[in-house]
Amino acid sequence: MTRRPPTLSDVARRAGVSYATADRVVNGRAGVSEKATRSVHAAIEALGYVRNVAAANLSQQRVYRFAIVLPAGSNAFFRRVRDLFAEAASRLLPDRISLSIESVEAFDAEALTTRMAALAAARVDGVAVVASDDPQTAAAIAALRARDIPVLTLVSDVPGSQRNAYVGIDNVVAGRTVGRLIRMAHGGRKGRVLPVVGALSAHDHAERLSGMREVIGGAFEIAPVVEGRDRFELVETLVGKALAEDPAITAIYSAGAGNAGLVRVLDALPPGSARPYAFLHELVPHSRRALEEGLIDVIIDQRPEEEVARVIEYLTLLADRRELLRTDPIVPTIFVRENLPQTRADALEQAG
Amino acid sequence: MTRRPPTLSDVARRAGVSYATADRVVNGRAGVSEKATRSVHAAIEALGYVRNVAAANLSQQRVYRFAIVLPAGSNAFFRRVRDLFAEAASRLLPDRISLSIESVEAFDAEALTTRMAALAAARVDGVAVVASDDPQTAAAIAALRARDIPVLTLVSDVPGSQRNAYVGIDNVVAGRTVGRLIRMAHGGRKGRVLPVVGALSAHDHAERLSGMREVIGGAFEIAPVVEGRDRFELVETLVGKALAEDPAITAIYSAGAGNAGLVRVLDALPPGSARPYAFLHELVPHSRRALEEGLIDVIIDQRPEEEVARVIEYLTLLADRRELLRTDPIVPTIFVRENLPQTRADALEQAG
DNA sequence: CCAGTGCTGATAGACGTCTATCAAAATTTG
DNA sequence: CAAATTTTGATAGACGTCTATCAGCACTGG
Repeated sequence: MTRRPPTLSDVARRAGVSYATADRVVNGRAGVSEKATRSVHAAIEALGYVRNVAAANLSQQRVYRFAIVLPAGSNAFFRRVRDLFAEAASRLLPDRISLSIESVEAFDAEALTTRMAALAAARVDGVAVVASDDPQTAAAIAALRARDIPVLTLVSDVPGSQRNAYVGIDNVVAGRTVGRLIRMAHGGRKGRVLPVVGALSAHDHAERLSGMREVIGGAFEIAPVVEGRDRFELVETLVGKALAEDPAITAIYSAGAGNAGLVRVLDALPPGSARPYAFLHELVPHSRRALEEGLIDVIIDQRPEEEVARVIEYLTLLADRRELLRTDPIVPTIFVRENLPQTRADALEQAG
Repeated sequence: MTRRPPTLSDVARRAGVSYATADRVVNGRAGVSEKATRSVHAAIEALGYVRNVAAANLSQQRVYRFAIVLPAGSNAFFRRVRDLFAEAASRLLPDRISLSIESVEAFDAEALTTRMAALAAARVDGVAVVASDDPQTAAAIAALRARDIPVLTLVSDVPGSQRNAYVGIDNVVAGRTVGRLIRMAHGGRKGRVLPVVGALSAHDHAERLSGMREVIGGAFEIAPVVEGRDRFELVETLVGKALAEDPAITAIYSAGAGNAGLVRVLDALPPGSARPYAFLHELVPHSRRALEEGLIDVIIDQRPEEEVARVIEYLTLLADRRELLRTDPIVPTIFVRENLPQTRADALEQAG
């Protein structure tokens, strides 16, 4: 029925050369005539030979060692990312993949550079890093690549750098998506949108806002942007003030973090009053609860599960010197109250 | 630095038994005293031993042979599923996983049973099947399980059966999600929804409708359901007629297939007239185009990419007699014009 | 014709697991 | 206590690849 996949011995036999020569060809070692090289390649083609990666790794006792560098601190989103990587690490044990999950102070390019130099020295097989887009970081990435270590940027890209790929969403796309939903929620009527960001100087937040602006078009007014520093107390104060002073606001788009504060403001609104539509980023415990309780309307999520899976897929491929087939950005996912994924607790209850 | 993962020899040494005994324990062969069994298990625990699956498979020349049984015919959604499996098959070649993608006439329980019996006889390592929920199919699944062959139901579940897991969306959830979006699009105003299905007798379509009904609540009217047999000509005729006769319709929810016909009706509406909101299932070329052109508003997609990935993940785990960690349903994904994923053509252009 | 060079072939051992076999212990049974 | 049975140990060969070594061949240039 299913016949045995061809081995390199089969290839050698078919090419009329010895195993040693065939091996020299596939492993790119010197000392093979052009003629022999060609006939080996022809045999590979003809037999559809694919190297048995498992056997190859076994013979070299290969253990993939990947490093994941995440910002330190307690942001709910990165806690989730960290948890997902930790879970992946234990799942990947049988596949001889070891993930070292490291923390570096956010926005500290100096510390990040030091850490990445250490990883280069440790000769890891690949690195995924959440970095900000600055020249020093780009240089650190280049240093790793110079040592032939693959590098992925995660969540936030460093476009000019030599990273092999970016794993994350396109923030303009995310903003446009929110824009569309804002329009939909207003059903052709005019509206006034309150944008909330961490800081306007933050690349990603600004991109999200501009994407949103692009789509909502001229029928909408945009209130002065609230900069909440991603801190929930500040967000609470500023948004509370904005809503009180500007009763014309029909929708809030929070492009950054600190949304616990936003939710508190919404929760404290007098029951009878018209609640503005609210659009938030990232599915985390408190945003989920707010969506379930109807305090907010939509969560745009960058699917860290998928990001984690892709990071591992890409790093493994790159470590094997195989090609990345697709490197399209992650698509931002829209969650409403009804299509929330099961929580771990639900899943356990269902199973037990 | 990273030290060599423990092997079974290490376990044996630590347990104070021979390799042969340790091997007997881990492979559940008979003839080992309880005491030896216990000390081997203790050593496994202490060393954190995990069997090297690659080496194990190598030693047995193991090739995973999985069968994917899809409905024959030219439905755009299943064409997409088929393509995704075909692509996965070539990608999985180096991992010694062979997928045989088979077609069986849709709704033909007899043919399906025959095919599944053949798979049982061929002793495949796992089967994923798109089946309808009837006793004969359930029996065929049971027959496979009796031979210790894992079975997954795909896209459409057979709840009473002995399938190991279901990979697909919960259709009630999908319907509820659409309900929420319909409400959102109407922004608090009343509306009248035209439901379009293949047939009301189809489980999944009915579930989607009832989910939608649940959420939109009493403020909405529901027009008589159009049954379009999933055939685009019929859908075109019937929906065209319904819209012409019922100008109060503000939204269309098509829970089934044949949407090319629906799109043609919308495209043919006089330019000035108010177009009803339109909600469709499954991202396929023609629905994508309609969304890009603004003829429809939302596509609910069951992410066949994720389904395919899960099928392979689950089948591999089950074939290795490992446990399935999570078997939560796939979450239906909302696509609007702005968060459509890149097409293959886009990706190629970008790369080249 | 000899030395040097470039290419090729043969082969051995390692990786970790599985299967199998045989002999030697340890234990139970009569 | 001897016989039968159960348990254990030792070991060999296979899986497909990688690395390494060594010998032999066909050339080239002098």
